[in-house]
Amino acid sequence: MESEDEEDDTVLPDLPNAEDTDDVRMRLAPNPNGPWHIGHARMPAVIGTYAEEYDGEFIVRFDDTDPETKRPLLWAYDEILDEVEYLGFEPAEVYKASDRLETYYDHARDLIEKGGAYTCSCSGETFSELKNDAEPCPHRDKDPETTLSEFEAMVDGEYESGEKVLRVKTDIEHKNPALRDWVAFRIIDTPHPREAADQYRCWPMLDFQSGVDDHLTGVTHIIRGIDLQDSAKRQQFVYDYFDWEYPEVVHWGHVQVDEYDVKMSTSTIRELIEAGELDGWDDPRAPTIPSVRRRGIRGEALVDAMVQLGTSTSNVDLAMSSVYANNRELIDDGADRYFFVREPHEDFTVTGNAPDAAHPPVHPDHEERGTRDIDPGSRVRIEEADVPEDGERIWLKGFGCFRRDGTKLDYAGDDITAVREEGVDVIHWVPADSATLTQMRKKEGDVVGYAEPGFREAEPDEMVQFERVGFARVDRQEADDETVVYFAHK
RNA sequence: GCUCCGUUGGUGUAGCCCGGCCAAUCAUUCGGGCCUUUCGAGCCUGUGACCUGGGUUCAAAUCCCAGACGGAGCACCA
Repeated sequence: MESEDEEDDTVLPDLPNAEDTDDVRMRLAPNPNGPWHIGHARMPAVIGTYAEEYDGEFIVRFDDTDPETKRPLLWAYDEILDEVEYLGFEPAEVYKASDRLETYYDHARDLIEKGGAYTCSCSGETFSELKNDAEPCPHRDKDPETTLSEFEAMVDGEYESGEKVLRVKTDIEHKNPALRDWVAFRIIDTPHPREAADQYRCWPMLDFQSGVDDHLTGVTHIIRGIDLQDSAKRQQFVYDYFDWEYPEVVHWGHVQVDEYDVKMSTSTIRELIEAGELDGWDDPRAPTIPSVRRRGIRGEALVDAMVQLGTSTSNVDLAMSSVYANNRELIDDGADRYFFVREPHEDFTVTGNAPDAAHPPVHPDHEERGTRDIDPGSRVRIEEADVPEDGERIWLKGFGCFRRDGTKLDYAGDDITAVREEGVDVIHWVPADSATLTQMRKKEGDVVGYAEPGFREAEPDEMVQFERVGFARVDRQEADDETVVYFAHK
C-alpha cells in the first residue's frame, strides 16, 4: 500500500538542483539579538526537514556583525541553540561571524587587489544621490594600493564611525539601483559585546560577510526571506571576482501568526518586557518560542505546521489552530484527566443518597491507568456557566445526577439515560473542602480556580487535560498550596 | 521615482515550466450527523477558491497582453 518509489510524504517542493550535489548543506543564520519569536521557527523547521529529506545537514551561523543597531544579547546565542534543539534539530557545526573578522579582512584585501573594491568617504546622502543618478563617486577610480592602505587604516581603527567605508565595485549603471556599489565594510565605534570580538571596529555588512561565509563553509542551498531578494544579485559580483559558484537560493515571504495581540518582532517584545507589560520572553501572551514551549506545545507540532506553509514567495499567515491540532495529536494520549473549575459559582451543598466517592477514569481511552478517587465531601463547586436553573438536573461527571434545589444539589440517581435521552448536561466539578487552588496562565489573561485534590500531586512539566477546559502544562507546585499551570489549547 | 516579486476556498497548500484526465488536491477551520458520563479523538457528511479584462486555441488555473491589488529592495540593519 505504500508507494514503491519513496516515502514521499513531504509537502515541501524539491530543492533546486539537489540531485547534482553529493551533500545538501544549508545554513541557519540567526541574529542573536534576542530569543526567537514564533516566526523564526520556520527557518529551522524547513531547513532541518530538507536536511533530513536529502540526507544532508545544516550549520548554524550567528550573523552578529552589528554591535550597535542589532546588538547581540550574550545569552541569546545559547538560547537560540536550545530552541533549535527543542524544535528537534541538530546543527552539524556552529559558527559566529564575530569570530571570523580576520577571514573577512583577508578576503577584502584579495578583493581590493583584484580591483573589486574601493574605499569611499562620501556621506551616505551624497553617495545615494550619485548612485540614483548612476554616477560614480570621485573615489571609485582610486588605485588598489591606495585603497588597500586606507582599508588597513580602517581595520587599525584610524577612522571614526561614518568617516570611511569599503564599497564593492559592481556596475554603477546597473538598472537596479539596489545593486550599485554597495557597502562591504564600515566603522562601528561601539565595541562588540563578545569579549572575543570587542577589539574590532571595522565590521563587514551582511552581504559581504554572509556571501564569503556561505562559500567558505560549503553551503549548497540558501533559503531566505524576500527582504533579501537582492542579496544574491549583490553578492554575485563578489563571487564573480573570486570566481566562485553561487549556491542555489530559495526566497520566501514573511510569516504572520494569528491569535496574538502582540506584534511579532524581537524589538517590540523586548520593549514590552522592559516596560513590564510582559513578564518575560516566556510570558503566555508573548508570541515567542519560549512561550509556546512553556505552554507545553511540542516543537514537532510547530515544525509540522511551518513545513506545511511551504516556501511560497507570498506572505503567509500561520494559523495557531493548526499548531494546536498537531500538538493535540501528540499529547492527548499521554495527558491524564483532571477537573478544574474556573472562577466558580458559590458552593452547593450535596444532599440525598449520593455515593461516598466519585471515580472518573484517569484517561477515557486507557482503562488500565485506573480511576481518580474524589471524595466530594458535603459541598461541591461548579462553574458559573454550568449552574442549572432551580429545579433542573445536572450530571456531575463520574459522580451522578443531581437536581438543584436552591443552594443544594439533591442526588437524583445514577441512571445514565438522563444524559443519553433526557438532555441532562454533564459537567465537571470539584469538592469544595479539598479542592486545590490553581492558577492558569493563558494568552487571554490569567484564570484562578480550583482543581480536584489529586491535582496537587501532578508533576511539573506534565501535560494534563482539564476536562471540558483544555490541555495545560503543569508549571510548578507553589509552597502555599497553589499550583500554576500554563494553558496550551482546547 | 527606479528595480524585483507575487495574486487558487476562512487559513495554508497542490496543479502553472511541458494547455485537455482540474466542475481543481491535501491539511486545518467552519456547519450537520453518529458515537461518547468531558474535551479531544474516531466515523459519516456538507459549505467553500483559480484577482479583473482582453487575446491565442477545438480546449486556459495553466500561454500572451493590459490593468487592479499586495509584498519587497534602492541603509555605513540583519
